[in-house]
Amino acid sequence: MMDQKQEMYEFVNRGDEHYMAHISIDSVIFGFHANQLKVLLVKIRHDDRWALPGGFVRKEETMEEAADRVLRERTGLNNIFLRQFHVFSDIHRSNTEKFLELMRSEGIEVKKNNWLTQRFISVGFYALVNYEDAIPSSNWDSEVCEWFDLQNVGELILDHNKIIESALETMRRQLNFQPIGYNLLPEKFTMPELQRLYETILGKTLDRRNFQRKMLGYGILDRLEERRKGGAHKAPYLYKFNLEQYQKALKEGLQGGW
Amino acid sequence: MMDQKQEMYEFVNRGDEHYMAHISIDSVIFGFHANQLKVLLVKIRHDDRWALPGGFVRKEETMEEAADRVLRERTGLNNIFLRQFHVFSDIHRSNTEKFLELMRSEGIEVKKNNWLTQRFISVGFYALVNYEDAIPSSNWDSEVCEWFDLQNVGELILDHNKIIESALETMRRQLNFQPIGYNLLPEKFTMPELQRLYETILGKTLDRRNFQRKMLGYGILDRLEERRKGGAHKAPYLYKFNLEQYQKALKEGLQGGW
DNA sequence: TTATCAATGTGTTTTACTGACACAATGATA
DNA sequence: TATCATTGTGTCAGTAAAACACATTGATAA
Repeated sequence: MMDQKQEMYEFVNRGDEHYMAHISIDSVIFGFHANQLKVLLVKIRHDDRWALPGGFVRKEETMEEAADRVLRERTGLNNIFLRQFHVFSDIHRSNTEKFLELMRSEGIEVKKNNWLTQRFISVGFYALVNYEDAIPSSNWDSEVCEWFDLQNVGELILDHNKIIESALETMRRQLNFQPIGYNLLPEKFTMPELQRLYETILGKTLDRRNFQRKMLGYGILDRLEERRKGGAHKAPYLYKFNLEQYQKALKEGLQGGW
Repeated sequence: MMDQKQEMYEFVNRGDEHYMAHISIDSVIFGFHANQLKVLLVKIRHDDRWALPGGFVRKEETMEEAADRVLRERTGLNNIFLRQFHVFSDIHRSNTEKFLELMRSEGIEVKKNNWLTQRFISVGFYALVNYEDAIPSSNWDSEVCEWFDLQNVGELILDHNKIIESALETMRRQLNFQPIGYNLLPEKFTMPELQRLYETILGKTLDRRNFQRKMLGYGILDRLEERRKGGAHKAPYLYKFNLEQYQKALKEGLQGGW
């Protein structure tokens, strides 16, 4: 078994044997917990800042498979909702100087024209995971991996703030066409929880009563007999998505704007 | 001035000095004419089939700049509506054998590990052009370049049929958020023409009277005093987009579904 | 010259949906 | 046991959508 430094050396100096040059993926992994939309970030070594989990594309992988692999490595989850949404290809989006500095800090020699010092274009993906199920995990190229409140991500490296913004906008537009509620919420949830999710994604408040009427009108929710106990107030009903009806409704798009 | 064969030789054997390996763009260039949605295609040399206009990405270009350059080369048009919509990265989407066969036909020597024999992922773009203004032009790597009715493109090379389908679906989803009518129609147009455009994109017929009421309700059209003469029937009014109002309305999205 | 006819311009009616709002029920806490 | 924030349910007016009818126009054909 290789140690961490050797693993890094191999990747830096021989990665181009297995990975495609110039092409990377970055994933905005969303979760929802305590009425907050969360994003999974990783801490860069020798840098105060955080970054989106990302990775490179093996020569025998599609972009989707690469994104799926990165997601699995970071959350332990399989078969997760994952969609590409934009290609980021600004000329100066990579930062070769930072990379070389990091390698110096790690004591790793980098030869001229190393594949990682060249320009990378990155395909942005967004993933929707059940917060409870995900187990944030770091690896050899990141110190820490943890959830952040969306409003609280601070300044990230490179164009990663822009990528998150773009992912959020995509999700907003696709709210009526993708099973976003289903993938972000646990199996059972309350109507207020679903509403908070919608409000967070849309960035505006919605009328509680109209929201419920419209949601139930779609016929995609099954109300359970249980209620959520433990809150300081009236116990709300629990709901489940009726997956069959949900899928059917999404094909045409849920009708009406927010 | 290089002749055509020499130009091709240079591109094939030294293109990797100027272009990025593994990355290409393909553009679905839409036009609208005679109540038909059109797509611009190019004819492949030594092959019966047609293809989407595409190209490679210069080392100093963004994806958008590359797509813009290709569009300019094929239509003569500048400053055109152009949006990326999906990355196509299937492992076997390239066809190295076909490429080598083509090179043999042209009598061009291809060395082992030539950059063009490697895997390419392609970023799909769609463009909306004014049919009247575009001047379809071929170049050294394509025999012919011309418009096809969307329903009539036949079997294209590689995954290009799939790319068109994906572009059309994207356009359908973005109909209320992008100035699609403005970019596809000439400056002056009639309400029935606008309706045919919507119907073609959506793939369904719309009620004439409801369409007009809704369209005018947006306040994005100015009716002119002129009418379109020459038809066999009652002469319809001509309209223009009120660009200022249109842009403003698109920011929030045109309300209501189709 | 005039009747024809397909296509356009302009309504109306009915129904469904949205937005704004009011009040009763619940259940932990004080 | 009273309090109170939160949830469950209902109403009403205004708006938008779907379905539909009739008059107008202008080239074409009789």
